[in-house]
Amino acid sequence: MGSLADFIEAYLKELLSGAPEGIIEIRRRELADQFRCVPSQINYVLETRFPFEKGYLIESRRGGGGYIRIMRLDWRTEEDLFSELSLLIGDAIGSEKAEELLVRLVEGRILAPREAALIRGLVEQSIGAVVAQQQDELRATLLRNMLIVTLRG
Amino acid sequence: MGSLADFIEAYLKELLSGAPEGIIEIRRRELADQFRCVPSQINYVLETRFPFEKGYLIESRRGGGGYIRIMRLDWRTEEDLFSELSLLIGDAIGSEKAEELLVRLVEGRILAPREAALIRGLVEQSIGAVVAQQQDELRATLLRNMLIVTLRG
DNA sequence: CTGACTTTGACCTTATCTGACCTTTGTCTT
DNA sequence: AAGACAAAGGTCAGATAAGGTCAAAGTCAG
Repeated sequence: MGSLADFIEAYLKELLSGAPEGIIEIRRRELADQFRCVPSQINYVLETRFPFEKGYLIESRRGGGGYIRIMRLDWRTEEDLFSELSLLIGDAIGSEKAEELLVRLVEGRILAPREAALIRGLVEQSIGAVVAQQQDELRATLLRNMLIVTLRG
Repeated sequence: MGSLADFIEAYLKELLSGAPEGIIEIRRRELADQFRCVPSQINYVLETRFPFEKGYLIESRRGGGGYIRIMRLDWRTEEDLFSELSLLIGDAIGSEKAEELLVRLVEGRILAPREAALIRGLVEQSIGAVVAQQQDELRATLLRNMLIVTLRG
């Protein structure tokens, strides 16, 4: 235990925990030098350890004065809920299943009725933009993302 | 972290925010001296940070007594905002345009930086679910929906 | 020994900065 | 009035400085 990626992850999380806004900025090259690895290793860590689904947002800029910014979205609920949600939603979900899930979340007081309505509206409206074949996949992605941002502070 | 261009941009925006009409005038040579750079660097900043799409107009005059005037275009009423938003977003929007719009909304104090980051993340993340061809359309739909929801509180 | 996770490196795209050279405008001289 | 000169600003190509992508190679637990 303790791959290089783990160390870099730990280091970044350490920095994040000391950042008042939950936002840090790094320079890829510097960090790579610090850990004696190639720069793309940093991207690997970001992709695997700080993805959107785990509650992080990444922004970056190239060119002179470039940087990578990592933002942590704060939790309002426990992590278990999210992993279960991801599991329930999966890669694709039909509208009936999605509706069932939303109802259950409202009943379980996880979502306020208004929030559920909002999410339902957003998801179903946005789905019109895509051909039928892909609708279930898109619904899954949207639903998951919306729930994550709604349930996070 | 911040490139020279970032500093000049910040300085000009500072000036602009203190200008009652949202209009300032500078002299290229002076500003370049102030930041110890070549004059053309100023043009670079103007082109990249204050283009029309981001809500600015530039006027200038050469020769003795020359100047560069920067004007910020504001959204005066909520109606302006919404109609221009739907105009700007349209049926399809590429990621660069979407980004410009979000930045402009933040600068115009219409969106908080975190809200913009969240919307950006949500939209771009969700887009992965569909084929490239449809991405611009989906981006437009999502962006419009999210902005409407966010701005209506 | 196999599949998932890591690590690396070659190649790509984008942003910034500078300097040489060009155009426009104002002013002064004759 | 014409021409010369000075004082601005404009353009563009090239050098430099980041970060991104992707596939191949390495590693390790089961």
